[in-house]
Amino acid sequence: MERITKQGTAIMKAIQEAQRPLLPQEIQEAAALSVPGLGIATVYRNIKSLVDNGMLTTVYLPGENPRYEQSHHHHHHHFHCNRCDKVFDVHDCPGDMQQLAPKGFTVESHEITLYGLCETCKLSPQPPSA
Amino acid sequence: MERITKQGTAIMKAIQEAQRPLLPQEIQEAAALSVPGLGIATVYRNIKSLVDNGMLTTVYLPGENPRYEQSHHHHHHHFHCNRCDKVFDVHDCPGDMQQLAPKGFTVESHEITLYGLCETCKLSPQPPSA
DNA sequence: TTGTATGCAAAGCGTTTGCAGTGAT
DNA sequence: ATCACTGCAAACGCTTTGCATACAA
Repeated sequence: MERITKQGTAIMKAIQEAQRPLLPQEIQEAAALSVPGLGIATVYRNIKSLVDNGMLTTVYLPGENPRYEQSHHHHHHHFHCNRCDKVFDVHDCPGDMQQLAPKGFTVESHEITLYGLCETCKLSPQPPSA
Repeated sequence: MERITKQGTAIMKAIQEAQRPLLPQEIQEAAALSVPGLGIATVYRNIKSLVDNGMLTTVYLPGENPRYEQSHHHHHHHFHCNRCDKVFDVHDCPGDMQQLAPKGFTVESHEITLYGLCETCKLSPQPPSA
């Protein structure tokens, strides 16, 4: 990203406003509101640049395609709502996990994913729409 | 799986002997030792049957393709070695994670993945070969 | 004007599926 | 002799890449 384009601007804006990790497809849909015809390849290329620059962080959840969020630069985990499938940040951590590892193994890092119902889904009795 | 075939037998045997989650490709390589020419489609079809029957459990790790292991029927987590990329079972769990979730969210389950060095890699000063 | 960024379409990669032939029962 | 299972190749979904054009600087 050496040049400022309306596509790149719309993509960054979409991610900033979401405040939660988004899938490339969700980014495209949101950014396309301001830039109709935005191509998915452009979304992927912009994501790659932003990740390389450290602006974005890739969020990998078990069995799911990668999502992207603004880099936080602090250790945190994620919560996946079982009803709406949205992912939220969890700004807390139980700490060291060395105790869980088998004897002789050294733990360098860990990832935790929580699953359940987000507040919105808990409050709405209806099944999801999207 | 209604009929017993040498392919199916070799696939199940490969998984049982591994004692750790394997990728479809690893299963093919191991099973092909006893059944040369074993097709990858056959591996996938057998895996699917075994998962449906409850014989196998799918192991999803963040950002990786699914692995398969014999069903354990007890809650456990996984350890991914940063050097050899093999995955091992962790038969321990820190327990309830409700405390980590944001206010208003309900935690129903969780997944934990540990990363570090397995015992073998810790003891061998050499970089990995496979 | 120059050359990066875009959009489209083709290519990649892992996984699934259609089909004709193989082989377990 | 059946018909489920297998191997091969085409199809799929997501992501990446090639290429000619558009547009930021």
